[in-house]
Formats: sequence, C-alpha cells, structure tokens
Amino acid sequence: MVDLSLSGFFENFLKKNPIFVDKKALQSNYTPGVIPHRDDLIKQIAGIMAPSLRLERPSNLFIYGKPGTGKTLSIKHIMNQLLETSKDKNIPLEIFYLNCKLKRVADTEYRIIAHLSRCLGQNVPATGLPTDEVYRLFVNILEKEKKLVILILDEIDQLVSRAGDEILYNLTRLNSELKNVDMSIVGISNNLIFADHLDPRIKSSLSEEEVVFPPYNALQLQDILRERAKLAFRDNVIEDGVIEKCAAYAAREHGDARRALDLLRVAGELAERKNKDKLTIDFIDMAEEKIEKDRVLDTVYTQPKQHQLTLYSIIILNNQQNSFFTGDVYELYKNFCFKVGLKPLTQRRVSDIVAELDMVGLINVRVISKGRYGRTREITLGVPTTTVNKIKKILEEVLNL
DNA sequence: AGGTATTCACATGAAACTATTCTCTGAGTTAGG
DNA sequence: TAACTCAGAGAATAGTTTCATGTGAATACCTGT
Repeated sequence: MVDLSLSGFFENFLKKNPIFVDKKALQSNYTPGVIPHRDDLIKQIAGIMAPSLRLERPSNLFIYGKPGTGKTLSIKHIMNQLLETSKDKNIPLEIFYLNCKLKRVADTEYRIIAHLSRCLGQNVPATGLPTDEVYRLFVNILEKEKKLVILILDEIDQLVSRAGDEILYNLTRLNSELKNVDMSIVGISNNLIFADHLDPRIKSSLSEEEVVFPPYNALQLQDILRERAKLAFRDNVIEDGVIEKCAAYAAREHGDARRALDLLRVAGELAERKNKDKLTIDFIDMAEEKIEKDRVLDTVYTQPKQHQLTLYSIIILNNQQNSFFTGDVYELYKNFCFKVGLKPLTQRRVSDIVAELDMVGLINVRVISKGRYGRTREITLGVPTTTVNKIKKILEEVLNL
C-alpha cells in the first residue's frame, strides 16, 4: 500500500507544472551575466587593474562593503575579463583568488602560501614544514618566469583577526624582494572599519587605492531579483508584490542581495512543496522564518560539545530566572559536566565561550557593572522561544542528558 | 551633604602549555643479487 | 646493496590553562559644615 501511494506521489510531482525552471540562478554560487547597478564601481576597479595588461604593476587595492553588496561577484567578473584579454594578447598575467574565511584552506599565513604554491603546481604538505621554507618554495616557483601576479584576498578581515597582520606585511615585503615578478594585492573586507586597527605601514602600502561598495537600496534589489527570477521561475508564477516584499526585507538588513535571493529561493521551494503553482506573498514570511530557524539550529548543531553544554546551561537558567550572569552559568555548567562525564573547562575559557555564543547570535550579552557586586556579563537568549525548545531538545539528544 | 577610596566578580590580554597531525631524516632490517 | 620500516625530531595548529592586569559603579569611609 505504501509504495503504491508513494509512486503516485512521485508521478504527481513530475506531472505538475514546476515552479522553477532553473533554480541555480538563485543559488549563491551562481554567476550572472550582468551585474546591475555596479557599472561605475566595476569601471573604477577595471581602471585600477588595467595597467596589468601593459605589465605594469597595478596599485594595491582595498575593497570595502557589507555582505551581499556584490564585491566578490564584481571582482570575479573583472578577473575573468582580465584573464581573457591577457590570454588573447599573450600577457603573462596570473590572478589568484583566495577566500580567507575558508577554514583549513586559507586562514593562516602558512596555508595561504602553501595554497598559492599548490596553484602553481608545487606540492606542499599541510603541515611539517617551517613557514619560511614554504615561502622559499613559493618564491622559487614564482620566480621561474617573468610575470605579473594579482593576489585577491577575500574576507581579508577574517584572516587578520585570526592570524594577525604580519602576514600582510610579509606579503607586501615579499613583493619588493621578487625580481622577476610583480605582485599586487587586492583585499576585500566586509568590515568597514577593519583597516583602522591595522599597522599604519601596512595600511598605507596595502590601500593605495580604495573602493567602497555601498549597500543596495530596495529598488536596486528589486531589479536584481527580477533579473534572476526571470531565469529561475516559470513565467507568471510570481504574484504581484512578492519581489517588492523580498527586496524590502533584505533592504532592512543592510541591503544584502544574497539574502534577498535566498529568501526568494526558499519561498519558491516552500510553494513547490505545498503543490502551489503560484508564489504568493505569505511564502516570503514563511521563508524568512524558515531560513532563520535553519540557521540557528545548524549553528547549535555544529558547536563543539563544551559550547553546547554552556548553551544548555544558559537555556536552563533562562527558564528559571529572568536575569543571570557568567558566574551562574559557570556553576551550572560545571554540574552538567559532572553529570555528562566531561572535564570542566576553566572559568576563563567558559567566559570566552559565552562571548563566542554571543558572536554567532545564539545569545545576547551585555557587560554590566553591578557596582560593589562586581562586573560581569548579563546574558539573555537571542532566539525566539519556540526555537529555544527545539534547541533544548537537540542539545539533550546530542549530549544525552 | 559631598567627596574619595574600596571592593567585588568578573572582563580582557598575553603567554605558555598540550595534543594532534604531518614531514623529514637517519638507523636498523630485510630481501634479492 | 637497494628497498623498506620505524622511531624520533621538528613544525603548524587548535584549544586550553595560567598568570596578570583592567574596570565600572555601588558601597564604605571620611571630611568639613
């Protein structure tokens, strides 16, 4: 009986008119043919990069902009164009794009150099070599022939916060040591004030040129969404007002185009799952809720055990009293450690964990001074109550409490 | 009353330590000539 | 003698611990009126 109904289900699924034509167009790794509302910026950057085609070293460039403002997309676009032209004209130009956020790929000095060497065909072990040895290997293989290298470091702020700014210093210095090769560096940062606490020497040499990507406004977001929706959805699927609402939601969150596209895609998926052949406005709200919930549950799930236990203690405390502090959390946390058979960490560490949980947005934290009674963090949960219960369940399961 | 000093309970920083993963090297072992 | 095995040294890295210093305001303690 079961398989009968199921095969019917699948048949139905295939028979009905799909909402999507090409869902890829809404996914975050999709590279569109046109990048709306970024012409000026792209031209500006292209102008800065252009000397590379004459084998002159372009100025180092720094690009700022909030997430989802088209930085990466634009620079990749320019990069492809440059490479194409250089190939046509036989210009020895190489461009490396590195996303420094990627864990275990490009988030330390060693790894960046090792990765670059690998791109050049030099096999470098993941560990075991001294860093300067890796530098030597890199320089050796790089200097084999005369050429121009452009190094694009995406999310460079992550790199610096993780590994310090000596890397950048070394890279700029490396450039002056290279004989055969000219290298210029393009740094991309989500953080607008990132460069402020950089060593001034590094800052001045690195940001010879600066470009800022402003957030999209709601109208621009609408254009982007329409463009992509045309590719992704079947004609006449989207009800009036859907695009507008989607754009409005995302514009509220500092004009993040990626978010807007996600919202539209998830809304589409929800509509499809409900067997609807129209994408109506209320799916946007549902999508918003679902995205947020998925994000939260996913972060909870991927936290290390100690973090999970800390979070669990916070949830329990939150149920018992309406205001509590680091010390309370630590006491309860120790209890749970004992119950679960985990070795408790020091208060110092737990204090950092609390800060980390705040960073990922699971909790909200405020440093307050209670005068005579010390200075501590006041902790509140940063997720809606319905989700909290779900989190609690997950944690109890994962930690088998 | 008004002003200053204390004091609490952590926050925040820096350095040192630990465990793990990995390479490289050279000594010892083995198999084949 | 060449090929192989294996232990030990040395590196990078993530996650902690240890030690040290910082901090904001409620309270305790003065002081002169």
